[in-house]
Amino acid sequence: MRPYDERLDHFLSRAARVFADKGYHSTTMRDLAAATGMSLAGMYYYVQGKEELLYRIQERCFTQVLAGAEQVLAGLRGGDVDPIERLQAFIRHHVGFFAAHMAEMKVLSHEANSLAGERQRKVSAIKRRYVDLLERLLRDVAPDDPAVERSAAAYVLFGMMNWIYNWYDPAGEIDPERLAGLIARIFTGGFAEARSTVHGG
Amino acid sequence: MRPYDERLDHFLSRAARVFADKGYHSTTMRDLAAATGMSLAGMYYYVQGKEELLYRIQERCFTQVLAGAEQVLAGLRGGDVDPIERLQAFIRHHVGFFAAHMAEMKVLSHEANSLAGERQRKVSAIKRRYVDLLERLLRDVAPDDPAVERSAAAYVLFGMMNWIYNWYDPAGEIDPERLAGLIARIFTGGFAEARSTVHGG
DNA sequence: GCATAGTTCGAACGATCGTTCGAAATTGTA
DNA sequence: TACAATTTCGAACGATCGTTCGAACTATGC
Repeated sequence: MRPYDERLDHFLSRAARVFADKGYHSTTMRDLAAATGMSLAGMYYYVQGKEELLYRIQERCFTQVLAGAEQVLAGLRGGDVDPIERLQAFIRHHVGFFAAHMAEMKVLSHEANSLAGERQRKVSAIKRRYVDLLERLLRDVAPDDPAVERSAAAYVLFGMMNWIYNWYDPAGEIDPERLAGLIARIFTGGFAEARSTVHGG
Repeated sequence: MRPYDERLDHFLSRAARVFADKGYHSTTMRDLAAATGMSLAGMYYYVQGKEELLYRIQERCFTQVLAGAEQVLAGLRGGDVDPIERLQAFIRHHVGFFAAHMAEMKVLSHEANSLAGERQRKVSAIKRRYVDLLERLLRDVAPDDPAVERSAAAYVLFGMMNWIYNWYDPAGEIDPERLAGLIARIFTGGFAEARSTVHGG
């Protein structure tokens, strides 16, 4: 990896932490300069501007989550694996990644609408693929559910997982794996329960 | 109600919608002037400044949710009502209120850290009472759960409910009551499942 | 009609923001 | 060492922000 790319990566990570702490709009380029040790003008050698910086952070992080999830599920391919098990693997990966990359994921979750135009569209495209992935998993778990309800259930699950940036401390009493297990059990248990309640049984 | 208070209320509601649409920091006082029909300087007759405006919106809305929840539960008091039923009533009220006051609740959920100092503290105090209320309900449902896990479960539930500002359209295919039912079934079903999985049975 | 309190607003201020630019410093190559 | 490419940065610009101020307008009581 070229030294330029390494410095850019380091810059993105530092910036993500500041964005996560103070929020994107409240963070000034001067804050970022102070946090990264670069000069105010120096940052513009690596990034076109503040909004492109946010975009790079979001794009990089989202691509990693998506690729990671696809890779995890690729190891559990085929009809021989329980659909619920695949769903739980997805949840575990998402929560685990979230806990391991708190700053970036908070920026991804909280600043989802801080981009505009082309950049907004590109990030939304990745998001769509990720949501589709989860919806396919839910379809395998509950093939008879109406699509609307399945879609709503997907967003409810994302709510459980993405909200954690508001309260969760990965270094606290609950380690990431335990949290992932808790969320996975709550959702899969309740999702099955909801089905049996609504669709007979 | 004095005309002054009515105009203030109307002002807060209009401002909440703009904050919900564009975000607090991206909204300028000039945007609010245009959206409310008032002049730029005229708004300062009703509000000390931009941050106090956000505080008034959050404080008013949060007080309403808390009071509403307490009132709903007051109608289900005593040991004669199933704890799960009381929990479901809480969920139904929260989701219903959210759907009926989308703008304010989005501002409440998304701009939770946009206040500082005394105002931040006052809103946090109300939030604490509200979280405590839910945790007591969960304690009645699962008395043997460790407090940490119960607290985490509470935040997981809030995640399911508060995330909806990111995707839910109250005028869409899923009406608020159906969404509330879906969330209530997912959580209560899964919460019970999680308990039986973790604590034997 | 007059005085008082309540309400609105045009115009401007100071502060801070993101960004730019050309020069300086550093690194790589012979 | 000499030269070119890459990388850094001090200083400043124009724009926009939240807020202020005093004057002007309106409603109310006498």
